[in-house]
Order: sequence, then C-alpha cells, then structure tokens
Amino acid sequence: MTTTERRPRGRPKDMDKRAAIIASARALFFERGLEAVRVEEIAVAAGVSKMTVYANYPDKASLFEAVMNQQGARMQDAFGHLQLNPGKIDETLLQFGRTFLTFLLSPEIMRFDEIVSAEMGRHPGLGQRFYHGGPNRLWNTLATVIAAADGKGELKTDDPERAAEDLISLWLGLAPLRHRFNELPPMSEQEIMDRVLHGVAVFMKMYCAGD
Amino acid sequence: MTTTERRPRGRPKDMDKRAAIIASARALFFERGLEAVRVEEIAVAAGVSKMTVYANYPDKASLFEAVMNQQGARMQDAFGHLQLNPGKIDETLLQFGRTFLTFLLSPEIMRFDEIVSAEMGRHPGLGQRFYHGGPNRLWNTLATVIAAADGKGELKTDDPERAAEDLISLWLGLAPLRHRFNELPPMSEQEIMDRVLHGVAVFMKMYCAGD
DNA sequence: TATATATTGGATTGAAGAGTCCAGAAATAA
DNA sequence: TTATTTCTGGACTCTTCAATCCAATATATA
Repeated sequence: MTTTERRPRGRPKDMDKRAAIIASARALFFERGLEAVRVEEIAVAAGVSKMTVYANYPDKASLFEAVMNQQGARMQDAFGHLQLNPGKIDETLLQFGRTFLTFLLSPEIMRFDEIVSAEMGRHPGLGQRFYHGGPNRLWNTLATVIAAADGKGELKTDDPERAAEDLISLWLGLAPLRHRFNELPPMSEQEIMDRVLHGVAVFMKMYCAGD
Repeated sequence: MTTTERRPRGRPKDMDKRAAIIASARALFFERGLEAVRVEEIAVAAGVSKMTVYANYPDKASLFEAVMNQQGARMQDAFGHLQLNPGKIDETLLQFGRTFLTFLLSPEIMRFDEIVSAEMGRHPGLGQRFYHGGPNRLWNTLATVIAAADGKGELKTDDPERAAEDLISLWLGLAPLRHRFNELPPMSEQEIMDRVLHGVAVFMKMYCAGD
C-alpha cells in the first residue's frame, strides 16, 4: 500500500520541500507564535519560494493546523514509550511519575501548551484536541493503573479516577502555573524526582491498602 | 487631596466618558479577546467618538494595559474579603477552600487567565503580574495559615509552603485544565464543596498532628 | 521531442485596521 | 461675551500581510 501509485504525468511534487516547510513553520511558530511569523519567513527558512508554501497548504491557518496536528502526534508517540513494567505499585507510580513530569514540564510541551492557549480562541476545537490527546489520556492511563492495583489489593479506593487526579495534582503542584506565567528555566532532574517522591508519599498515605 | 485642583480653563474632561470607555473595552476584550475588537467598536459601545478614546489612551495597547490593571486590582480587592476567623484548623481550611475555589473557578477569573495567556507573548510582564497578584498571593496566605497552625500544634509540617501547595493542588485538581481547554459550564456549588472536602481530607491525613 | 506539472522570484492586489487630521459644535472659566 | 479646551463625525493616511498573478525555468513522463 506504500508505493503502488503510478507516477502522474509532469514534474513530481518535491516531498522534501513539503517536509522542510512544515519543519520551518513549526520552529518559527514555536519560537514566536502564529501571528508574529510571516509566510514569507517560513518560505525563506525552508529554502523555498512562497508559492511553494501555498502549493502545499491552501493558507496560513491550514499550515498552522498541520503543525499542531504533527505536534499532537508526537505527543501521542511519546506516550507509547511509557511502558509500565508490572511490579510493586509504589515503584510503578514512581517510574510513571518521573516520565510523566519530565515530559509535561519539558520546554517543548510547555511551549505547546502556551501556543494552544494563545490560539484556542481563533481555532475552534484546538483546545479540546490538545486536552484529550494529552493530559486526559495520561489521566486515564494512570487511573487504569490505580484501578488494577486496587483490584490486587495494593491500594484502596472506590474512585480510581479521583485518586489519579489527586496524584497528578500533587505531582504537578503549582509548577505549571509558575512556569507558564513567569519565564522560568526548565525544572532540574533533582527537583522533578523530589516532586515525584513527595507526591507518591502523600498519595500512599491516603490510598495505601493498609489503612 | 481629593478635590483641591482649581478647574483649568476650557471644557473639562468628561470622566464618565473615560469610565465608559474602559468599561466597554473590558466587556469587549473579555468577550472576544484583544485582537478581535476594533477601537471603533469600543468607542461605539461607550457612546463616544473614536478620537475621545485616543484622547484618553494613547493607543490600543495602553487601553488594554489599563483594563488588565483594573482587573488585577479587582482581584486583589476580592482577596481582602477573605477573612479568616481563627478557629479549628480544619474548619478554617474548609472556609478558605470554599472561597478560594469559588473565586478561582469563576467564569470571570477563568476568562482573565485565558486572556493573560493569549496576550502574554505580546505584553511583557503581564504574566508575572497576574501570577504574583493572584495565585502566588493566595498561596502565601494559605502558607501563613498553615504555619500558624503548625505553631499551635494543630498541624505537623516543616515546610508550610509545600503543604499549602499540596492543598491547593488537591483542591484544584485538573479542573483548571479541563475548563481552560474545553468549554465547560462553571462548576456547581455542590461540586466545589465536594472538591474542598476531599482536598482537606487528603491533606489532614498527611499533615494532621496526630500522626 | 512534446506535454504536463512544479518551482521560482518578483510584482501586484486587496483587506483590515490603527492612528491622524480637520472643521464645526459643545462646555466651561474668566 | 470671549477665550480655551473637549468632543464629534467622517474622511483620510499608513502600514502590514495574506494571497494571487505571471512569465521564465526546471523536472518529470510518453
């Protein structure tokens, strides 16, 4: 199903250029935001004429959408690597938390969040897609893990979703707020591990089966 | 110091108009965001000519700043009403939490947050001012309350700031995220009380002096 | 080679909207 | 009244960019 197409008549579209365009667009949008970037700039950065940009994407908005979708897909991919080796629940949670926080507090994702926030108003559905593809998916995953642990008697809760919400909230704390509104350097490994440990500690105090 | 000025020569500036301008600007900005509103519209809504707008504010950006400052001041005011009657710590926390959540999850503040997020990039310092005047101030207040309770032996913690962060995080949970990215109706009284109670429950389990 | 499509750079169009100009009307102190 | 300042409405200037048009050139198939 990959290369069954017979080449059409004339000069073929240069797919490398298409890739260069979206890559440059992504870089510039992430650096300065949608409005602040001119289509011309993207073309130059991609080493391509402006018309070629428009030959690949009908307008600036479509290009932006494409970038956002690509970024969403990347995010999903990252979740794939989040494999949970079945062990003791607290260790599972620690591992999960470390991956989780490192990912969510990475400059890339923080910036993604900012851009979505800034353009949400002009792009209906963008916020929803981000939420469901990102935070919500992680929330569900964690809730499943917790429900399983409850089933095995390692944890005690009749509302795994709320438990998961508690844990996530404890992990994140006010860090997203701090980083979104102030311009802070990314969180250190140290600090992340500290947050993860503390979150799990509070969580276990509440939800550990040995009431 | 209020009305000591001798009236200058000609027709005096109509302060009601100035007020009408900023009020209309606020309403429109909150409804549709900075970019989407034309200065002309603000003038019409305020029942004033466009030139009068420019007579009061040098440009659109200044008008926007003025609106943001006014809104910040309102927010501060709201905190003033947050009086803590000294009683048992858990009751104090319940009362604090109720006021806190009702306020932070109100449509007005949620929208304020959105607008700040959207315009932060183009308005340096806006994010910081919002954070320090809003979330950060509340955080400090709560930390003080907790520290006092620790002093009286009602709670046990050697890091009141972190404890406050935990409690705030538990109260808010993922609600801000859910409401920011999806368009959800404001949270009901019921739901708010439920969140407050649950947050305090988890918090007390961790930090209650009777370990 | 003939035909078809892509790419290029450069010029051009078109729309939107911020901010200005101006001449007359309105409000106020002297 | 008169001088002085504000307000009004509307036309006007200026800038910025997205998006289009075009003639020349490049790359492919048949």
